This record gives sequence, structure tokens and C-alpha cells, in this order.
Amino acid sequence: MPVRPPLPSAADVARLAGVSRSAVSRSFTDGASVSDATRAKVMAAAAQLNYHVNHLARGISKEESRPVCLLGADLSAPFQACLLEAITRRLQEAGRMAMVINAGSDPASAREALQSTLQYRASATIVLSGTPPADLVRLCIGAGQRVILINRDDALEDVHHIRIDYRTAMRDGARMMQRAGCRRVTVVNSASGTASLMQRERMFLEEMHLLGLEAQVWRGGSTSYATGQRAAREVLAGATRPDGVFCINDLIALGFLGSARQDFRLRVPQDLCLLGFDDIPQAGWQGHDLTTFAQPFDEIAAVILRNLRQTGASCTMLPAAPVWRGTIRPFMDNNAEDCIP
Amino acid sequence: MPVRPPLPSAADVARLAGVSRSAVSRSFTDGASVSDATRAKVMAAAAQLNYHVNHLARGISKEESRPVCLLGADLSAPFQACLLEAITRRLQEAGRMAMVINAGSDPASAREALQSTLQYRASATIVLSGTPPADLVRLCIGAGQRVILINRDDALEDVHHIRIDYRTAMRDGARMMQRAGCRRVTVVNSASGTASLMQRERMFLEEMHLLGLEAQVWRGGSTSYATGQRAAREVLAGATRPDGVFCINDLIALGFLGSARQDFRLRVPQDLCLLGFDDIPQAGWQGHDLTTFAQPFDEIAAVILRNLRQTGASCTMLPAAPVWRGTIRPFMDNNAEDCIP
DNA sequence: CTGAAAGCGCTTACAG
DNA sequence: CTGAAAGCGCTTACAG
Repeated sequence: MPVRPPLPSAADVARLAGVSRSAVSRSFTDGASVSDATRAKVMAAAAQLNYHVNHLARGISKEESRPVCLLGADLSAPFQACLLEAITRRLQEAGRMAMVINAGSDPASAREALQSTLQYRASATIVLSGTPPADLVRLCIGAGQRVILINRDDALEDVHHIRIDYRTAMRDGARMMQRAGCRRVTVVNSASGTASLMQRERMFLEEMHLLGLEAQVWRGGSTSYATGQRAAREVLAGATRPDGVFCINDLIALGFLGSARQDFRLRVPQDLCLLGFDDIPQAGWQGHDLTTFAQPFDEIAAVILRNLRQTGASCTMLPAAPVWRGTIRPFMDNNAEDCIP
Repeated sequence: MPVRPPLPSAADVARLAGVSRSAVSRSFTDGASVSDATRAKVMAAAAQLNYHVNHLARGISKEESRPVCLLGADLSAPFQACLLEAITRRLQEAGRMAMVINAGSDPASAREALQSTLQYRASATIVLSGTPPADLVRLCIGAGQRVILINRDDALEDVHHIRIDYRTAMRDGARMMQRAGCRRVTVVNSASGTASLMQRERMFLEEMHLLGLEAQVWRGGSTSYATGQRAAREVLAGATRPDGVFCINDLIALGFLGSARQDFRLRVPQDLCLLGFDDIPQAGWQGHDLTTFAQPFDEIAAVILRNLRQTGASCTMLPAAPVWRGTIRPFMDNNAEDCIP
């Protein structure tokens, strides 16, 4: 295996430009005190050698050029992909680098991944996935890592929390069901037990209750399209089929929708009202046209960027706005057998 | 803003364990010559201080712990997300880190992104997107970067190419159209001009021609769901509507399918045969059930991993296997007005 | 097997 | 504004 020649270093540039190493270093840092003349000489030499500052080495002593770790799992799923897209784009614009760690969704590999995060002295590590246990996150913080958690409910110190205002969203969701005149509502959730999913479920049920409406809960499988299909096949086959379903996220909702239409020949929203959460791109696809709530992907990314260097505990609450499309009747259906006044 | 205390360093561990810095370093490298006794002392001290080797610093002198750069755009699109998922997972398993650079899809930001890649002394940079111009890739190679290109047709030296066997796939695709008895076939492509998309188009047309079949080409817009919809609305409204359509990728195909069904009330595959490419998860969703070709995501990731340290030019060709689902008739439709023998 | 020393590529007080 | 020096956190010949 032939060996690559080493890339040019600052020393090489200094030699060629006839200046000191420090001068080279200064020429590449904004606001450092160098004369225009030397900077010009340095830049010329750098261009000639095709030199680029080694950010890895710079990061050893300079906080700003350290990477940011993104810790996630199941990155090909639409929600994760959207989040990753938004965060990496924002980081790139700000001249920061993102290291992405794709942990398996099992706790063991999440543990390992979160540990390995420490090895890169990241400015912060952003935990996208629900899996790493709280004590592990605590360990990282203890080791001096800045950690930003998205939608977790652990009460950890020195963590920046980014939360979505599920309460308001779920209140809206419950009202949608009410206005549509749904009388038998089911919540479809995965069995993953992820904090954000459980919160949505709980708050939706609470808000339904406040409106004097009851709802069933179906739980099972992973947070996937297939789970939505399975739920539909079980839930819709029963004697008392629901007329309103809140699926805990869009992926499950789309699976449910697919089965409801194909397997059960139901008309949506006439026979069945369906509500999702996330507003992944596929929710807007023709023939899906799913009513849902929009995750504020860009805002999440912006908050992360703003909090990269903050230390100490803090919390940002972001809204998830309803996205009205075609899977929920905006008003009670007049053709329903019986109407609630 | 309170400042974080610095993380413990190897020197701290050495002091606590009562050994030299070198001993600490050796204890953390596989196969280095340390006695079990000192290693044990070191590990105990490390655990006590919660010490972790700083890979960034290690990377300065040690090739193996350098990151790998993934350069892409539009990361929330399903194809890119699947590729990212496969590559980051594989890298993670091998103990390597992935830095992802999300360049805008315009050449200017791709240029900037590829440049910035040099700043991290990555083991290799993987170009996922079609955008960076060849001369820029050449510049990176000139600067000593190892570059791996996925599905580009530039004839560059010192590059590892990963290619998909479009020829075989397109031959299969043309035969599918033939066997289905399609007589008016259209290829729907985006206007992006990306190498892989153009290759598929060209080869499909060539293979059709070899079978004595002709095909129209429609091109427009970006490589998106919306483009597929637009194509359908233009192509299907014409007087001589096609009975077979090959969409250059699944995303476009699904947009086309959505419009064909919803806007034109066409039955697929009875009225229209539809073929995609990529086999993104959504292609398999109920109600889509798109016949397509499977991108070998895992194999691509495996090849990347194998070639991280290789230098010199090379090329790996990977197959894309047909995935038979429901949008193409397997045989000629007997109900068609006229049959070709 | 071990430590002192030189090195990786960078930055940043310090003194002029 | 500039350079020599010390430092960041690591590794690896080298000599014992």
C-alpha cells in the first residue's frame, strides 16, 4: 500500500513565505493582529502549497473549532432524517462540523456511542434518540461534556433541554376530534416507550378527558410504518371500529392509513378521521394528505446553535403548529347517523 | 458565562497512577507493550478520573482515528437518508467517526464544503452528492485527500469509484416494459443533470432501442416528489398518454403515481405501468407498492469501509437488483386492445 | 516493559 | 505588528 505524502503544515507555509509559524497562525484567525503585507505573503504561500488549517489540531486548544456530536439511531426514518438535515445544514452555515454517531436503537449500543462521544471533545453532544439512559447522560455531563437533549423528560442538571409544547398541540388535537364529531377515538402508539411518544399519548388522553371524551389506547411494535399497518388490522377488525384515530407519529399514521384504505376500503375522513404528528414530507404527499402537527425542525436547529457554548441548565419550549390537510373533517359530519349537539 | 473545567488528560492519569505519560498512552492502544500490572493501574486511575482518550489529538499523529467526511446535500430525502444511515452505522461499528457536511445543492456551497473537508484531515471524504465539479474534486486529491465518489462518471485519478451496474438494471427495466406490453413509454427525469440520473436515462433508452422499442423523455424540475406530480400532470394530459413510465428515481415515481391515481383516476398497472429506481422504504408502502430497483446501500457502505485506507485509483461495481412489486404487469395484458406478438 | 525526549500541527501569552 | 517559547493532548522511536 503506497503511503500518502503528508499534507502541508503551517511550518511549510511559514518557510515558503519567509515568516514565523505564529504569523501563519495569525493570518488564519479572524481579528488577529497581522499586517496586511504579511497576511498577503502568507496567503500567497498557502495558496501555492494548497494549505488548509488543520481544524483537528486547532480544536485541541480552540473551543470554537471543535465538532458537535449528533447521537441518533434509525437515521433513515423520515423524522430523524429531517432533524439531521436541519441541524447539519445550520451547523455547516455557522462553520461548525457535525459528527454523527449512529447508535443501534438498543440501550447497549447507545451507551457505547454516548461514551465514545467523549473522545472527540465535542462542543456539545446532541442526543436525538430517546434511548440513552439518564445515568449515562449524567456520566457524560460529569466528564465535562455539554449535552443537549431533545424531548426527554429526565430532570438532569447542566443540560439544555429542547422541548416541544405537546400540551397545546394535544389540546388542539383533542378539539379536532371533537369538532369532527368523532365518538370512538383510539390512540395508536408504539411500544418503544420513548419519552416524547409517551408524553403525547398522556397529554392527548388528558385533553380528551377534559372535553368529556374517552379514548382507547393501542400499543405495539417499533415506531414504524409496519406498526401502523398492524394496528389498523387489529383495531379496525374489531366489532366497534373507531371513527377517530390519533397515531403518535406520522410514520405510524401513514401505515395505518395505508391499511385502512387498502385492507378495509374505508374512506378518510368520511368513515375515519386520522391525525398524525411530525409533519414529515410524506405526510403531504398526494393520496396521503395527512392532517398532523409540524415539528419545528429549523427552530430546533437554531436553538442548538445558540446553545452550543452556554453552560448550565436551561430549557427552550418550541411550538408544534397544526397542519390541516385532508384526513380530519373540519366540522361534524352531517351524514353521520347521529349527531352530538 | 461560566467556563467549563478542562477534561482530564493523559498527564492527569499518569500522575494519579504513578506512571509516565507514555505508559498511559500505551495502555490505551491495542497491542502496545505494557505489563498487565501497569495497565491495570492506569485503567483504575482513568476510571476514577473519568478519562477518555482525546481522539482529535490522537488523530494528529494516528491515521486510524481520523474521521471520515461525508459530503452531501438534501439529506432529508429518502435516498440520501438511507445512504447516510448505512454508512454511519458501518463506520460506527468499525469505531470510526463520520463528519457530515451538508452542503447546499448549489455548486458554490458544494465547493465551499468540499474545501472545508480538507480542514479535518479526514481519512477519506465520500462525495454523496452529484454537485461538486470535477476540478474541485481534483483539487482535493491534489491536496492529499483520499476521495471516494459514488456514481460519478468523471475520469479522475487517485479516486475510488463506487458504481452501480445501471446497464444490467436498465436492460431488465426495458424488458419489464416489453413483457408488460407497453407501447408508449416515457422516461421521466429531473433537470438536475446529475451523472447517475443521466446514465440511467441514457442506458434505459439504449436498451429500449435494442428491443426495438422507442421512448419519449420528459425532463424538468428538481429530483423531488413534486417533480413527479408535475410530470404526470403534463404527460398524462396529452392526447397520446403513455402506457409505461420509467421514473428516474422512486421519489419522482411516487409523485407521478400519486397524481396518476388521484388526478387522472388511472389504474396501475392496468392503465399504466410504472417503474422506479432506488427502492427507498416508501416504495414498499401499502398503496404505493412500486416496482423498482434496489440500491445496495449496505454494500456501498461496506465498500467504503474497505477502501478507507487504500490509495490509488480503483473502482467497484455493485448490482442493483429488481424489486418486483405491483406497478408493472409481469406479462402482457390480455385485455389490451391489440397485442404485440 | 518502561520513561525521557522529540514529534504531530496548531494557538497564544510574552516580550520587543 | 512580530518572533521565540511554552503550551494543547496525544504518539512513537529510542535507549535502557
